[in-house]
Amino acid sequence: MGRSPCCDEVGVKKGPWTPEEDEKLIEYIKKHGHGSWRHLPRNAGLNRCGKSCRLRWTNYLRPDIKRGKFSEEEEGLIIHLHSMLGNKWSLISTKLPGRTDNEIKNHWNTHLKKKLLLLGIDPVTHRRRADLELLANLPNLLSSANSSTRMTNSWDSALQLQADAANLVQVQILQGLLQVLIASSPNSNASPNLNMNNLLGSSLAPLRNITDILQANRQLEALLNGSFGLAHGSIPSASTIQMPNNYQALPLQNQPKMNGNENQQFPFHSNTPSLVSASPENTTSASLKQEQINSNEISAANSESSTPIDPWDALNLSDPNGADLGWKEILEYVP
DNA sequence: AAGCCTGACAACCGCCAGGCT
DNA sequence: AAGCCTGGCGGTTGTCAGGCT
Repeated sequence: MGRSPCCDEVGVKKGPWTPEEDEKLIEYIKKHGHGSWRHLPRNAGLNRCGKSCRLRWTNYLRPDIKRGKFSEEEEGLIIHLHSMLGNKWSLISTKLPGRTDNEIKNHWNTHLKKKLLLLGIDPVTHRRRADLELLANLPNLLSSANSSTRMTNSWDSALQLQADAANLVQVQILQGLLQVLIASSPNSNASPNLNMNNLLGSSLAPLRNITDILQANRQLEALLNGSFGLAHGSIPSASTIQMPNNYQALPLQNQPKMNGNENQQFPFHSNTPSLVSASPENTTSASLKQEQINSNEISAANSESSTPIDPWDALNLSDPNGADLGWKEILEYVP
């Protein structure tokens, strides 16, 4: 049995609140408290449903709400907490005084998600994006395809051949897709061959560091957006992206060895949290999450005396001079 | 100048959990 | 125990301002 919605009354006003309505709501709550939200509108002389009044109050009119731009520390904390909790905005908001869950949710959706995507990080899993995974694996795939011709006739090699064939098909599909996109791009005369070489050339020369990954990813995104020629001018090239002096590429965990080339590195994996097994949506109960936060997680993000067991310690959110590349530093490279 | 597009954010909607009767 | 009420939550949509063509 579903309950009747509180806002289905005919003639109840919806949409943006006027200053007069705000004034009425503030005055009423100042005098009487909100009490029952359901009955508040009638008592306060508002032609709104109670739910609308509650949202307006909690998300906008409450006196303790901090408005304005999010600081770097707040952004870092949001990313940190989101990696552990997923889209539990109300829980996240309890750790950012003065910020509402709605405000944090909006900021995530409009700013932080895009920043992470630009950095090649999946905002859901906080891990490398799958498309970058494919790009980073291109040299591996091509190399394995070459070496597969020297295989013996064992079952293992037969299976390897089958896997290699599948990989090669993937590569060919990707190349074909890119060629079609370049050919159909309105800016396709903007040195498409050069750009294609830049991108696919990376499949021959290993993607060694953050700048390679970023450039490859941005070129791919620009191609997929059908605006490569234009974007080529606006996207910073690998050489224009300055890394911090203390930047050091970190080994990629769980990454297969690249045919004896031990220099295959990607910085994000080690620097991004591994607390989430798959999707944050799969995290455990709210109480457990709260316990996680309340344990040393928050202080770990903001204190140098935190225990080193948390991978997020590497983020060093409160220490811009820290030895590791943290979110603050990473975010500086994103427009 | 006008129309279109995009980004930011306020507001709404539907669902759920917990308390009450 | 079952049904209802209320508040809370997360996802989605609507609105509007500013930039672009």
